[in-house]
Amino acid sequence: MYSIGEFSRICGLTIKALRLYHEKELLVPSIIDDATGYRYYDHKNAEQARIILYLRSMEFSLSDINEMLSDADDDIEVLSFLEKQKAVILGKIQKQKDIAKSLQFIIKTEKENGMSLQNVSFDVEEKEVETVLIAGVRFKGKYDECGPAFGKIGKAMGMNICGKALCLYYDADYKESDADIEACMPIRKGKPVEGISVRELSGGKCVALIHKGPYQTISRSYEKIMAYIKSKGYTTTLPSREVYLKGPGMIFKGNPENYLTEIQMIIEAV
Amino acid sequence: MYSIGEFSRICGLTIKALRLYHEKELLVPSIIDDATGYRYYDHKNAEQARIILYLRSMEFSLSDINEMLSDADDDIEVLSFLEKQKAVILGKIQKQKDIAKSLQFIIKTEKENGMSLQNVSFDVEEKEVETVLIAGVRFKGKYDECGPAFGKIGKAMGMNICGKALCLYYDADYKESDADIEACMPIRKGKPVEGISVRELSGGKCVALIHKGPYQTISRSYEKIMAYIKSKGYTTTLPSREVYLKGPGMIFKGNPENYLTEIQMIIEAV
DNA sequence: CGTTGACTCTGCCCCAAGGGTAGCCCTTAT
DNA sequence: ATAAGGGCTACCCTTGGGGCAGAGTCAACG
Repeated sequence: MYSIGEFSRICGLTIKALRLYHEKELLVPSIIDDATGYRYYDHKNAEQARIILYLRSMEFSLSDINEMLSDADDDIEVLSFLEKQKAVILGKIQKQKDIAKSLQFIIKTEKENGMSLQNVSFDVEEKEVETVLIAGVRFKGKYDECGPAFGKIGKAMGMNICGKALCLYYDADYKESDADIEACMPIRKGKPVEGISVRELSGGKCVALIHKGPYQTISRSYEKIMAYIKSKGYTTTLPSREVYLKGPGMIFKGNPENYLTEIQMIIEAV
Repeated sequence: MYSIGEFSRICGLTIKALRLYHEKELLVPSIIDDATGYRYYDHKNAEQARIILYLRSMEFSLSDINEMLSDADDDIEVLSFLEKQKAVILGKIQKQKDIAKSLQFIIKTEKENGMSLQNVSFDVEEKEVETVLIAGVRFKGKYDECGPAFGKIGKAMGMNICGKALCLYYDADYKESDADIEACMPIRKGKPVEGISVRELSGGKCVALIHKGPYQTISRSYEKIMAYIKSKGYTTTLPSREVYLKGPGMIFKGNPENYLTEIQMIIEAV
C-alpha cells in the first residue's frame, strides 16, 4: 500500500496526473480513506498505471484509454482502437511532412534572397547578361501593380521558375503612372497561357548598377547609371531591366533598406 | 473597409480567430469605432491575415508569429525562427514515426493473439510437434509466478522470440504450490544468460487438447486428456507442456473466457 | 504527549487556440 | 418605425495537466 507520493515515484506519473486519473475514474486508488481523503495505491494500480503510461506514450487520449480499459474484454474493439490510432498518427506524420517540406522550401528561398546581400558592389559595372527563357505579363500602369503580375506568373509556372524576378520597362522616359511594364520570371520551361507570354530574353553586354534601398529612392541610382552611360558615350536599347535581387520575400516584407535591385541597360551593339 | 464578418469571409479566418488576434495584437483592425467597438479591416489587414494564415499552416504559435512579424526587419531572425520550427517539426515526425512503429507492432502481436481463436477444435487430438529452439526459466512455485519469468525472457531475447509462450511441467502429479515449472519462449537464436537456459526442445508425437477459458478451469481439460491417454493405452513422458495460444496480451488482460491453452503430452516412442 | 517537518487534501487559476452561447447593441433595408 | 441580421463583450468549455494557497494529516523525535 503506497501513498500518492510513493506511488508517483514508483510508477512515474506525477501526483497531479494521478489525481486527474482518479477524477476521470481511469486509475482509482484501491483504498481511499473516507475521513482524510488520502489515496492509497496497490500493485494492481501499478499494473494499471503501466498500461496507462504505455497507451499515453502512443498518444491515446484519456477518454480513449478509459474506453479501452473498460471494454478490455472485447479484444476486437481494442484492435479497432489501435488501428484507428495508427491511422491518426500516420495522418499526422503526413501533415508534418508537408509542413517540413514547405518550411524547407521557404527557408531555401529566403536564404537565396539573403545571400545576395554579400559581396555586391554598388558601383556601376559593365557586364554580360545571358539569354534566358522568361514568362512575362505586360501591362500598363504603375510600378506597384507588378505584384499581382508576379503572383499570376508564379501560379502559372510554379516550380519551373528558376531565377530572380525582373521587370522590363518599355518607356524611354520615366513615367509615374501608365508606364509600359512587363513583369517577368526566368523559367526552365513553360507554355504561354492567357495573358502570359513565354519567350527568350536575349542577353548581351550591359551597364548595370545595384540599387540598395526601397524602390522609392531608385531614381538616384538611375541618375548615376545615366551619367555613366553618357560619360562613356554608349547607346542603350529598350526595354531597360530591373532585376529584384532582394525584395519583399514571399511572406515577409523584410526591411526595405536592404532591398537590392539591379538596373540593367543593354548596350547597343556597335 | 470591411466589417469583421465580411473580412472573415475574405481572408478565411473565423470571426473568433480575428477577435483573438486583435486581442493579442497580432492583427489589429485598421479602424475601431470608439463608440460601438465595431472592427473595420482594410487591405493591409488582408495581407497580414494572409501571412498569419500561412505561418499558422506551418504550426507556428501565435506568439512566435507575433515575434516574427514584429522583427520583420531582421531577416536573419526570421530565418532562425524557420530553422527552429523545422527542427521542431522534424522532431515531431520522428516521435510520431516511433509511435506508429510501436502501434504496428502491438497490432501485429494482438492480431496473432486473436487469430488463433478461429478454426480450433476443442477435442483431444494426436499430432506431431516440431523441435524448436527455446529460452527457458525454470523455477519452483505456483503457476501465477511464470508471468515475471516470461517478462525476464522477453527482456533478454527481445525481437528473437518467434512463437507462443509455453510452460513445461516437470511434476508427474498436479501441485498447487512449489511446482517444478519452466517458462519457455521459442526463439530464433540467442545465448543463455544468468537464469535463462537456451536449448532445443525436441518434438514428436503427442496428445493435445485445447482448453478454452481461464486457467482456473484447466483441470477439467486435464481430466479429458488423461482419460483419452488411458483409453488408448499410451505412455506419456515428462515434462508436459502448456502452450498459451491466447492469453492475456502484452497490455490487455482480454477476456479470460476466451483464453486458449493447448495441453500437449508427448507420447513415449514405442 | 506535544511538536515539527514532510506529506496530502481540495479548490482555484493558468497554458493554446479558439468554439459556443447569452444578452445586448448596432446597422441597414423596408 | 420596425425587423432581421451582424457585432459587441463576457462567460464557460475543450486537453492534460502545472502551480499555488490554505488547511488538514502522518510519522518521527524529544
